[in-house]
Amino acid sequence: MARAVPDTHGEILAAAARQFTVTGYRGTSLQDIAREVGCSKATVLYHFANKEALLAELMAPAIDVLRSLDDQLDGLTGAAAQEVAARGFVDLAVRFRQEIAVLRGEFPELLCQPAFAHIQQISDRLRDALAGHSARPGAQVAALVLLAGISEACAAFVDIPDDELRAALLTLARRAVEPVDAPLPLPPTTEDKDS
Amino acid sequence: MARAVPDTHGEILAAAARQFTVTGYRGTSLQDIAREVGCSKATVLYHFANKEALLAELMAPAIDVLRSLDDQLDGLTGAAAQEVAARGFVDLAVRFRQEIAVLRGEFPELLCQPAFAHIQQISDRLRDALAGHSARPGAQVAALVLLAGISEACAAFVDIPDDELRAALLTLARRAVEPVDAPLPLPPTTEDKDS
DNA sequence: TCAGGGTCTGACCGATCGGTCAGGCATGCT
DNA sequence: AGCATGCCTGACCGATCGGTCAGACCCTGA
Repeated sequence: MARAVPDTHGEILAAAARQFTVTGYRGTSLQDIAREVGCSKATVLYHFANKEALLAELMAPAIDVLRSLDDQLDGLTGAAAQEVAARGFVDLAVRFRQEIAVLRGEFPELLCQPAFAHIQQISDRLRDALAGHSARPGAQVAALVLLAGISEACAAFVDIPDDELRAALLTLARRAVEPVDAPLPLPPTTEDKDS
Repeated sequence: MARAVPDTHGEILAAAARQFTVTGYRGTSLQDIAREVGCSKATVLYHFANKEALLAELMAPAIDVLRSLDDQLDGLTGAAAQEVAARGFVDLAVRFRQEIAVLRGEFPELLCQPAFAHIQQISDRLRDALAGHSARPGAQVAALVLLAGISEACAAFVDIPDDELRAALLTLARRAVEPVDAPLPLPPTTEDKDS
């Protein structure tokens, strides 16, 4: 109980996270955050240099994990890259559900801010890995659908427990990823549809 | 060449569509649209009651198609519902790529506007159909991932030709949808309609 | 007792937003 | 000529945004 100190900094951070997930980054004003915390807008700007710095601090842990995933992907190819990318991103997305929800939709604009300059490249590499580094449009499309869809699902299904959501997403990802030229060919038995 | 009439209304609509796809609905001001058209902001508001009306007119065709898809889904169950939902939504998303890109991300907030009050229910039903009306979390998660991912992909892959993107998405959707316990093993009855 | 630093605030700023309004201008009808 | 109508505009409005600033209010250590 050494917490006689109010820890306004943390309260602002938590309130911002909640508001951002509901109304988005742009749609949330510093006034809104201050109101939820019960302080003045000036107090928010005393603890954080500006609105962007607030967002950056909120995202820092998730970005660290994303970056380490990017490192793990380095050098991997084919099905191995796909598996690591799928498992790593599903883990990340489920774990940082709230952060993902914050970025949701405002991704392109938010990436323009200097604090997130490199995220675009990382997510591009992640998509490429999930596509098994195949340039085929089908593979790239499938990878992007998965990345965007998983993000959205994590933000939407707030009531599903973490492990259940993770299992469902991982199963889906393995099923949906475009199979890269695998040594074991699909049995020709499957009735083929149109080419 | 009978176009001596400037057709300012249409030009505003086109400019708004372009701007919305790039900077989003909220991120685009009436001033921005007016500047691109080469008229004043007051002119924009002369042709459209307000900003929301502009968006509504922009979205009307896509919403009509979405509503007709919702009608087609009525009564279908299981794998049949999944197939119709997948093909219908992929068609819609590819055809209205620009409109999808406009809604991207701002979906939740935009839905709150009275002009789109019913869209949320329709998209919920669409998701349910894509899940084969199964309540299993895996099925619902897969359906939402697909809907959100397909939307994002259509907005992102602007350089891929329509039919190629449609084929890739449809293949992916059929592969990714959670297989529902099919009583009838995919009857070859439905002769593919292709126009 | 006083000084000083950390915390917090009300008042204020310039910019921008969506939207209003009175009026200008061209055209066509009577 | 006179008038009505459709199209368009500059000037303006209130609200809200992110951000600044001088100062008030603690608490602590000398």
